[in-house]
Amino acid sequence: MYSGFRGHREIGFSLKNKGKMARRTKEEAMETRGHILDTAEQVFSEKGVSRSSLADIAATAGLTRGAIYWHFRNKADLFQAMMDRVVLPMEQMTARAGSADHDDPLAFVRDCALHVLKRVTSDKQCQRVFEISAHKCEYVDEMRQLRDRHIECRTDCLAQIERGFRNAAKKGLIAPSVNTRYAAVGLHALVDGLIMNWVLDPQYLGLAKAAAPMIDNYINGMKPHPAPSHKAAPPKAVPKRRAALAS
Amino acid sequence: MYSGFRGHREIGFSLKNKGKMARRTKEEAMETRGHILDTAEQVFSEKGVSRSSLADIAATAGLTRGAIYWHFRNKADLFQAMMDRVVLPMEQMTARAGSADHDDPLAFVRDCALHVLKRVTSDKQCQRVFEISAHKCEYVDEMRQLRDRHIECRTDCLAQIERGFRNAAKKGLIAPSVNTRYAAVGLHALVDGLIMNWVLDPQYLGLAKAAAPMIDNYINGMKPHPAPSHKAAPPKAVPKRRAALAS
DNA sequence: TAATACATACATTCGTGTATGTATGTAAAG
DNA sequence: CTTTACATACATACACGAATGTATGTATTA
Repeated sequence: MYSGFRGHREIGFSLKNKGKMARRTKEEAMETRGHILDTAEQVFSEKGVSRSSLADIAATAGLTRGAIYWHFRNKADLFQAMMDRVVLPMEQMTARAGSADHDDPLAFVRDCALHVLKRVTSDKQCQRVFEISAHKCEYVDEMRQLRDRHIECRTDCLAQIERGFRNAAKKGLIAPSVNTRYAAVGLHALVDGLIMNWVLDPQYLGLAKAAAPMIDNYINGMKPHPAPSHKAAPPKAVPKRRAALAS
Repeated sequence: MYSGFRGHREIGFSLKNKGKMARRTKEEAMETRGHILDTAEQVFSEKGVSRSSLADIAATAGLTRGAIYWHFRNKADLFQAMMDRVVLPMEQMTARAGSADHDDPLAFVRDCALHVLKRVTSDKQCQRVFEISAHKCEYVDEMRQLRDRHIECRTDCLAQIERGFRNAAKKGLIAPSVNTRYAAVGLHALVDGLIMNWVLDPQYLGLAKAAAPMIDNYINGMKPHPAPSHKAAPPKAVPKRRAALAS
């Protein structure tokens, strides 16, 4: 890397055509755009956003800055487009989370939390973008809108969770002593903290397997104690929804 | 700010003496050093680490880059010194957390978690440094050692928590079904997530008041259910340790 | 032929590191 | 008690690379 990069000459061949440069068809242009976004993801993840120059990204992509400036106005625009590929679908998912009132709101909230965690562990692109957003960029100036968006998204998310908890409380699924607001904030912080810590160093925890027992541990703590149902289970053991808890 | 800053001339008067510049006594020099660190904290917090130039910091401090380069080798060195003022005491606290085996290990872990949260909300400097570390810097290159240190600190912290939980399990203070490892990771993620989210926007939660009920909500979820003690409390209500949970 | 999809070249700004200047404190020598 | 010498604590000035934005060139393609 950086060999033969003297002065400010920009060299680069596109992936497919070598000699015959210039003008592709629209599909190829969109392919180039996606390739730039993929490369930006990679370079941002490796070097951090502020230390990644557009020349870095262009060179890694086998292009020149001209291509980037054609598709994006500047680095901030490129960054936002990169984030949108992951954040927009995420937000849509969150939006439809509180669509209908389910018969078991507690299980529904649980499934939502697990779904997000599973997504992060299984989707490489999602993982990289979360990593960048958490540890490889600074929430200032142009990126400040990302911060505002983050906060807005969190507010919505908290509202959905709390709503689910309140519904669960009405049905007697959780103990009346728990403050639904605090419980929602806590669950969100738990999931958020798990993601932030996992993307920081995925080796520290087998998150895919640990997710269910950990979320259950939290959710179960909110349930009314042995439940005034007909049968008192031996010492503990929650009715349904229980993954491997082997110690 | 930035008025009369043309070309690359560096102007600046120290806070106390105006005309007679140069050479102070050692105490005054150390005072200058601390002032630089305070200013760096402020500027980093406002503009982010990578977008803050040493000229920015010097100008804000009423000094020139010369002063900074006298006390610190470069920006990374200044940054690390700034972090150390907060992180070193933190690490010492964590280290002595698992000193002796307490009679109530669960309560001890609880108090540790609360202590950290209280500290963040009460200590402005701690709050700013956490904010910088979480949202205003990038964990790459020189800062990568900060990442490694963060991970190391987390590993120690997790070990202490898990140890406390295992001791509590031996004493029957928590249900035998809970996986102490996962429980420790969960508590850490909860506290970490709360801090990260709070420093991102302190208005979203009255953390000082919410801390205790939220931690209790988590800890109580681990306890053996109504406990096979003599008296079965009405519906719920945990024996001791319970702050305001009004809904 | 005109718009597209880039590559290339240029000008400018900004931040850093370092070299140097300078005045003060400090301590030993006289 | 001076004087001298040196280290300290900065301020100032300079040289350099790196990154950005834009203007321009060029070959396709529609």
